[in-house]
Amino acid sequence: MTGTIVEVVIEDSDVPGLEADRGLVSRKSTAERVAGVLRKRIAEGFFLPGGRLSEQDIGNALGVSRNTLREAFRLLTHERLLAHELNRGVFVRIPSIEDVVDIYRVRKIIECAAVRGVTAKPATFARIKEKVDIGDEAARTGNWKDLGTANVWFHQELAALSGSERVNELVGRLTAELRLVFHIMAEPRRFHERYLPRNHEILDRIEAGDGPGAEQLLMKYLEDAEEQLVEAYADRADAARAAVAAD
Amino acid sequence: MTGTIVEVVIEDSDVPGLEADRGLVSRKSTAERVAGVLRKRIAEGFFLPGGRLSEQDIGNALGVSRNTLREAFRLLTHERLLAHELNRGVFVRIPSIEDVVDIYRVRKIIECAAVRGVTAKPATFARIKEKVDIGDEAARTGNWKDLGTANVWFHQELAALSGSERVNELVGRLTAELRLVFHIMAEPRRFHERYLPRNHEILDRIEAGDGPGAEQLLMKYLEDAEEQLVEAYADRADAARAAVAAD
DNA sequence: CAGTAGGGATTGTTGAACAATTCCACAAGA
DNA sequence: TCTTGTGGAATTGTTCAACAATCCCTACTG
Repeated sequence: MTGTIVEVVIEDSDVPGLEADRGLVSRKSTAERVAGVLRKRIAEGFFLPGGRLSEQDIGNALGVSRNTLREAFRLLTHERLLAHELNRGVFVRIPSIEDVVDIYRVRKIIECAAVRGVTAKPATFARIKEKVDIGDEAARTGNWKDLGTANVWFHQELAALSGSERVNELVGRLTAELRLVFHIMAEPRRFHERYLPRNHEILDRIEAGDGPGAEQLLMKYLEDAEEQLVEAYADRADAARAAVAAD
Repeated sequence: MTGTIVEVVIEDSDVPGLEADRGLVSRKSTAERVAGVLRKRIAEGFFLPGGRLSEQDIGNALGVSRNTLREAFRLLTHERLLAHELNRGVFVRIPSIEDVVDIYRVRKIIECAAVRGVTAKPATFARIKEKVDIGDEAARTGNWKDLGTANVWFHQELAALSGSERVNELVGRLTAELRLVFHIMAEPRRFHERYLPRNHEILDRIEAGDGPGAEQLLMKYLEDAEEQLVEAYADRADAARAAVAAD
């Protein structure tokens, strides 16, 4: 035990700005890591809405015990990504029309409030512009999947203007839930593409420090998106449910 | 097996308004019931902020296995009522000042948006008035505990004006978290009492269909409450942490 | 007095076991 | 044909016991 030892000295009293990294240091439990894997798989459509997640199969595949896996399931159920039916197991959730409407109801409240409050803080806006540019680039190269995620990020940045940790978390969950909706829809590509110009308009207002103006545009944006989504979604969700039942 | 049998015929295709009762049929798992018990205990102050919840002790006391109990812990951790430290166990959370500020930031967004949208729907307002009256009665009889809960209910009803399931859930969690704050504070009685007249003012505006007016009052209300709370809370939270550390 | 090496207690995770429930196919009856 | 039991197989719900990993505290050493 006399090998080379790299000694790391950390001053215990005054290390400014380091406490924020505490979260990065803290290891995560197995259940949380498993939940992370499943969350990603659900987001990318590997597990489709309505599909059942078998404890045995997934437990074996991931090499974790049933108990640990069940803890992960609980986590995702709480995020509304999975639906838990007693003695039947967990299923990837199929959001209902009411869910879609409610999601947009909350988005209108949250995002509009965040945007309304802007005056002139150039620092924050760079992140928003970045997301708009990514969306443009994705549309130009025809990369529809990236376009969708860029659009999601754009709205998350808008919500982040509120500067609230809880708002960020809430919006993160709402968008994850929306992904389920998009997986059921037929053609998400065209859906997102329509709104690219409006992203620019909103960004312009924000950069001009015109909060209320941006809010007005954003509200119309969300109302239109919701209407279009509900229309296209109505029979799709039923079809998905029927497909699962028939399978 | 030839006793009286009450035969209930259910048409499989067209049973209007029955699907809504689906939730009532579904029983709850043990973990959820355990979480319910713990949630109530935390709310009423049986488990104080900073206290550790031993898996062994509570598992024995409630007669459930460690695995089931751990599932319940996860649930409450996700609601920010418990804090989970790896290999150290779960503790009743001690909200920080930043948490208090952030909670009020979200409350301002949510509650003000809900109130702003009112025009004139007398049906809904009865529930709000009910809560105000309960608060008055509690103050008159000197029942300070009921006064606090009545006040919480009042605000939950305000948020419910948004008509969003997700908003209701979010506000429910925020108020549960606020209860932790109140448990740390010295004198919650006087804190709530000060705001009773303002409840009436806000209710008046709502009943008059004056959404923006009510919003203005509510925003001031929340700003004042936050300021007072932060001021009174600053050293209290540290004291609670120190007390736990010393214990 | 600082640092460190045990040792006890608690949590993290697994595997197995059994009970409870659901699902599915098939037979029986109207 | 359609509905209604009735088995058994499969899956989930829950508990238990065991061990590894980690933390906390004490006592020892320099």
